[in-house]
Amino acid sequence: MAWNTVKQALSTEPGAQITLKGWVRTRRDSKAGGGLSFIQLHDGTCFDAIQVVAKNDLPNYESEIQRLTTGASLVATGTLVESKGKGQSVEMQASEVTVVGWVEDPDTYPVPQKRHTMEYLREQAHLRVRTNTFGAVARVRHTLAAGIHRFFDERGFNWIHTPIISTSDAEGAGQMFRVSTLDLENLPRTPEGRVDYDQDFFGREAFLTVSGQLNVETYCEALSRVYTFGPTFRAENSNTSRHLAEFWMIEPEIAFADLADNARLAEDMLKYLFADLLERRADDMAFFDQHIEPGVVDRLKGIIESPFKTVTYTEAIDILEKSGKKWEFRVQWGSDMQSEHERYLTEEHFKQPIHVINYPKAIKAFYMRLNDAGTDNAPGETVAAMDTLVPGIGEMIGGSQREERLDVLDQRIREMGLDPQEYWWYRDLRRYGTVPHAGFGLGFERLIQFCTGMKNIRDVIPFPRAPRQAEF
RNA sequence: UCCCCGGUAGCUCAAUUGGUAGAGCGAGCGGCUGUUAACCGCUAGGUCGCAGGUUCGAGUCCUGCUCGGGGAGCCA
Repeated sequence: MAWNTVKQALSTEPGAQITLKGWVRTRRDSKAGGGLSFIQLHDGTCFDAIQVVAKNDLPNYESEIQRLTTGASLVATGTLVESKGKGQSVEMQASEVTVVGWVEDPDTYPVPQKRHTMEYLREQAHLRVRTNTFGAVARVRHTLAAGIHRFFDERGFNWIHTPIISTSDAEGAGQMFRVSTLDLENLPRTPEGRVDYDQDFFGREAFLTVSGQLNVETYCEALSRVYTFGPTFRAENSNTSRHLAEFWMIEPEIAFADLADNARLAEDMLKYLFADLLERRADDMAFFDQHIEPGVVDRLKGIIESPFKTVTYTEAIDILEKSGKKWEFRVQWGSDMQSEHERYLTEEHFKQPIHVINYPKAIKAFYMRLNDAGTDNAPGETVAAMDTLVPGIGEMIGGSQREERLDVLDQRIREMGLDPQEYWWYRDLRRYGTVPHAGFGLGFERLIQFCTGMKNIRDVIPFPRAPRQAEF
């Protein structure tokens, strides 16, 4: 059966006969003209709700309409008219209102029309999307996801579905969740007394992936421009507003490319996404700007308009040392930058997103390309790594040019105490037609946080997974 | 995992030096109003996170546990 969305209705000329289906946000009654009710109806198709006016001549006015409460679902048919009241240009004059689903006890309905804390709503994850804030987050999340696919598609990238289950136990990005069908109460043992993974589902140890990068590199060296966009998993016991155990990551990989190409791609992508978001979801973004973080819209506009700044790690350390700031953690060439350092650089010193490139090799992963000696006049060896830092979030993107030289790669693997044999298929890429290539990883939820101003990452994913949190 | 802070009506919070609980919002009913963060009146609603302990007496003090928040580390 055909019906109209609230979004369509709000942009339709008065006079049209329409049918709307949705949920009641509020109901207000008036005694005027013998009695009428104003129902704010939303269906999630846009930020705004529409006002449905139901008069007392409807057969179920007293029996049903006057008993409607926040959260009830209904179908309303009527005429779109110019509103006689202030606050909206059009409204529906209902000729028929059918209640589809009641709220069984309005007194204990978890999300009545009142102010709620984010923490409380997090405990009502199945209902919180009915609120203005979480409806807006859901639409923005979708728009960014669709924008990502469109951005890459327009540039000839192929979306590669890298596996969720991984058998390499050292992708180098943190603790992994084990995937097993073994009976934990009765584990099979080897003669030496260790767990016998030969008898497990895959005949070996398996985990949920922490990154699709190694896999996607293989497709890069055949399709040239590829990316992954899917869930990744970290079993780190991290309890912060910026970490999830299950989060989505975007990882493009480009062949015949260096670190500068990589940085350009990251910048182009972010600018494209921000512009796309402001255009397609102006209504939701206006809400975030007004109620969640004043200034988000201008912040995104500012980024779209100005080129990103690139600084080397060595320069960044110099800036931090000369800042005159008292650091909780020592600033020293060779040490990884702490949150306070990253935030100072992007929020106070440069006041814009920046790429920090060429990090000391000791603090970065084995697959990052070793720079020539003397690069940046650095006091030690560096790799072609890149972190994109943004105000308010800190690190949003981490990437690198990959090491394409087999001998250098093998040496780096050994230096990290890893076994080259474990990476046999990854090494094959360097044995058969190797090419310079580069890529980066973008945490999708951090991107959403940045665009919306939402403070806690658990509020930008429908059902957050975090230590001791997997209720829904 | 570490450091701080908190857990009292459906929600957000009060409760003096320990003396058996209050408000606002929400909800229900009534009044008023083309209403829209409505307004006015009335009503209902609480094993004060859980388990011990101190005390004549514990929401209030002590211990353990648990849940939530902020920050840090790890990172995206």
